[in-house]
Amino acid sequence: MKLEEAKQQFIQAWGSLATQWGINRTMAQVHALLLVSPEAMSAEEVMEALDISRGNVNMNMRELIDWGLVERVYKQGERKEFFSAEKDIWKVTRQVARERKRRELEPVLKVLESLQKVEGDKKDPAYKSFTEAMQGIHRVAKNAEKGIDLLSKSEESMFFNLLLKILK
Amino acid sequence: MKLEEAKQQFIQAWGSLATQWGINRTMAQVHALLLVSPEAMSAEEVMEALDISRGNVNMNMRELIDWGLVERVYKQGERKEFFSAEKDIWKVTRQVARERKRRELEPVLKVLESLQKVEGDKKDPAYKSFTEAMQGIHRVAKNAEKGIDLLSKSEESMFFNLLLKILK
DNA sequence: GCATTCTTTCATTTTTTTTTGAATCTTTAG
DNA sequence: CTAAAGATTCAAAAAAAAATGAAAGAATGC
Repeated sequence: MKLEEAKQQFIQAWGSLATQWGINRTMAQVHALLLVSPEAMSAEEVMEALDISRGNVNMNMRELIDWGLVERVYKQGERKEFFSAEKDIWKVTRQVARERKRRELEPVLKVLESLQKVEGDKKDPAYKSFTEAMQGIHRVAKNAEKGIDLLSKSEESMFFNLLLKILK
Repeated sequence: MKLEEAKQQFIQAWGSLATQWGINRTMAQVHALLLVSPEAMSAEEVMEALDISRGNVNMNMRELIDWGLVERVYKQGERKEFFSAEKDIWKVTRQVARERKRRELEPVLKVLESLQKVEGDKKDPAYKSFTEAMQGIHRVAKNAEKGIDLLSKSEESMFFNLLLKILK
């Protein structure tokens, strides 16, 4: 397989993985493109490489920057902006985990806490079933939060070596 | 807050969380509805509760069964089918992790392995950047696989107590 | 066998998400 | 200050995903 073909395959694979995780396919493709590019790229280069419009590049790049996965790079003597992705995938993983915690897990925890306050009769099976479900979900979500906090702080070797020891 | 209102809020929250994770909102709402229902429900009851069509209930229920989150229940003397969701959220988490591993992680691992075989000059920065990226992603993905395997086999208390010890 | 009840399918419609590209805004060099 | 290069915005269009509902398919009991 040739390099260019492999890059294309990787970009496609990264894009489809992303859609399965609720992430815009194009955003993931831009990310993939930058991941395999040794140099920072301009908006124009990205437009050409992925055959998408200027506006699309701009919006998805903003989103990637917002997620903390891409940064703007200014080159000496160049007027335009360039973009570069964090290449260390463990760092990327931690960053995504942190963001998803902030954006999704924390709001859900708030809702779950407020839903514990429902009024009702403890003997009513509907009430019992509901409060038990909420408590169960809340407990698992709280534990997930701890897991993410651990992951967020760990070095890759640390984290997985520890899991490995547990596994043994 | 009244029970019915709380159930509705939970169903909505579960639905929006799901869309952020690339899962059909209605499928998640059906799941949420069954999670907070003490009794197994018929297709008709689900249709009414969520105000969706028969076909929609059928398709999403099939998908939930496929994910191993819901099962068919046959009641004595009743001709129609009923549906019931696994209530233990830790079991649900493990099941989802197993399925996502099978459906997403394993195919990606295959692609990443095949992409290591790209031909090229080790001094070419584009080649170097690409193979390094692939190796890095592959290593993290392999470790993620191990993590999922651990989670899949663990009791909730086990898993999180161990993480907790690591955290200290 | 056949009528009834219930389930499944899938072409069509509806809704949601994503993309485009022209207009506008910003920055910089001269 | 002004013109050009570049970046951003967002209404409209296109594409993708999800929902509907009528028709077809099973299962059941008489």
